[in-house]
Amino acid sequence: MTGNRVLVVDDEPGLVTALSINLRVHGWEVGAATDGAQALDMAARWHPDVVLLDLGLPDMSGLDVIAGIRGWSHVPIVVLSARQHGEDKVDALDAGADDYVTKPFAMDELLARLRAAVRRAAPVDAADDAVVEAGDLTIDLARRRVHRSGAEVRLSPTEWAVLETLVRNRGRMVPRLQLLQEVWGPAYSNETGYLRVYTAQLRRKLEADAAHPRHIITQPGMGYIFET
Amino acid sequence: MTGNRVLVVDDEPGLVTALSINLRVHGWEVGAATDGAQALDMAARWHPDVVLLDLGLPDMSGLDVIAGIRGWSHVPIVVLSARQHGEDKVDALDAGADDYVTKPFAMDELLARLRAAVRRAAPVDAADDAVVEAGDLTIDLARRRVHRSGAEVRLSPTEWAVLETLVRNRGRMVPRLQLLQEVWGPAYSNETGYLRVYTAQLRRKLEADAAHPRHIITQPGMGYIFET
DNA sequence: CGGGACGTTGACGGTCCCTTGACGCCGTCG
DNA sequence: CGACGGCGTCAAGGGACCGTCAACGTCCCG
Repeated sequence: MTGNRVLVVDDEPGLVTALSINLRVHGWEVGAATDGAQALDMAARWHPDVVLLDLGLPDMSGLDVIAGIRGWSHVPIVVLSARQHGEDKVDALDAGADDYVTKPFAMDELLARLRAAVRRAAPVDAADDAVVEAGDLTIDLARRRVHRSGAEVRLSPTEWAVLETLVRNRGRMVPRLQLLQEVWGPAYSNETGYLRVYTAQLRRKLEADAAHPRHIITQPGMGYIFET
Repeated sequence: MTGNRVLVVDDEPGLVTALSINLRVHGWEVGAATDGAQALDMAARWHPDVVLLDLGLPDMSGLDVIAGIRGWSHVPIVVLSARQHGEDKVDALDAGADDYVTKPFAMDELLARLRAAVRRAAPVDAADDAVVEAGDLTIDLARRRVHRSGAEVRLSPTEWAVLETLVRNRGRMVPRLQLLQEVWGPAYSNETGYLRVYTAQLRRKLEADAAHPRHIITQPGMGYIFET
């Protein structure tokens, strides 16, 4: 029901390990990054439900990491910092962070803030039904399963990511840029070839007549749209 | 652009006054309540963009206030509390609060957290469709779709960009220069021929009688106007 | 070690769209 | 009355985009 993937970003391996153990005990799936570049890469590829970010990173400013993620994603970001005072808080929140926790912190407060951050973000995504029907297609967004005329259709992770993005925005056009960024990450904004390949594969698996699709519709020059 | 109504709930009149002055200086419209019942009443009647809530109220628990608001509204709630430690934070966040600030607090941090809370909430509300009706035309600005007498009309990217600019300024004249710059960019300020071509195409697709348009009206020598 | 699934590229043909120019209409002004 | 400018219309060419196919490398699992 609740999202459970947290990306921990901290340059101190000991703290990352300690946090990971604690978070896993409380049911989180944990991913880790020790510098800003890794963090951006993980955020793009792994799609965490919340990012726990230490501002003191070796390779780039924490604010740049926030900006780098906010450029294409609305995933909640909880900032973790040793500095008790100063304008860090203000800057981080204004840069797009969702919450701020100062070291030292109580574990249960951190957990509560993570839960709150995920819960706040939830309504945006979870507003739609878990199961979407479209003609002879049945798409279960929660279970990540697709059935066509009752038979299960096997989708690769990328195929599913493309379909999920389209289905969550069903009835409305999804711009190419948004699709690329949500599935492949912000560095792939120009790889329109990917979209051609994967829409074709999805049509082959899901459409009765791939040459005349009824669900995955191209809006030339703009993007794609999923029709129920 | 940003929401600007904040409801301040605190039983201490002096603090309410001080906060109100500070918030007003920074552009907020401020409403005040000094107990839980007032707070719930104000929240329901006044529809603030964010609630700043002190947990220590005379008549009811702060958690009940949170629950009372959460029962019907997703307005962001920032909790304000004197207690530095304890489980207050955890309880408040789990009850549905969005953020937590402890006294004493820095004014600029509070302002940043309020801004962050409002910004987070914005997408949920802004997701409502801007659908414009004009005669037999239905233009869905969010979904990027146009229907005429119920049938979908296919528009090219440039056609859509022109129409969108006109519709977003419906009822107002859009100068040629603005139209050219918003659709083609600032380097195309003299390409008035483009406008002639695309207004003609749009009329052919959208108007019942392209020779006597009822929606896309020319203002000779100046620009175009979209009439509903 | 072998095989399959998957992601990534590149090539190619077909289609659609943007751009451009020419032309006619109409109102205005000299 | 004729010239002129603004506007609408049309058509054509060239380029961008899209769908399709195939090949390659990688990773994982048997």
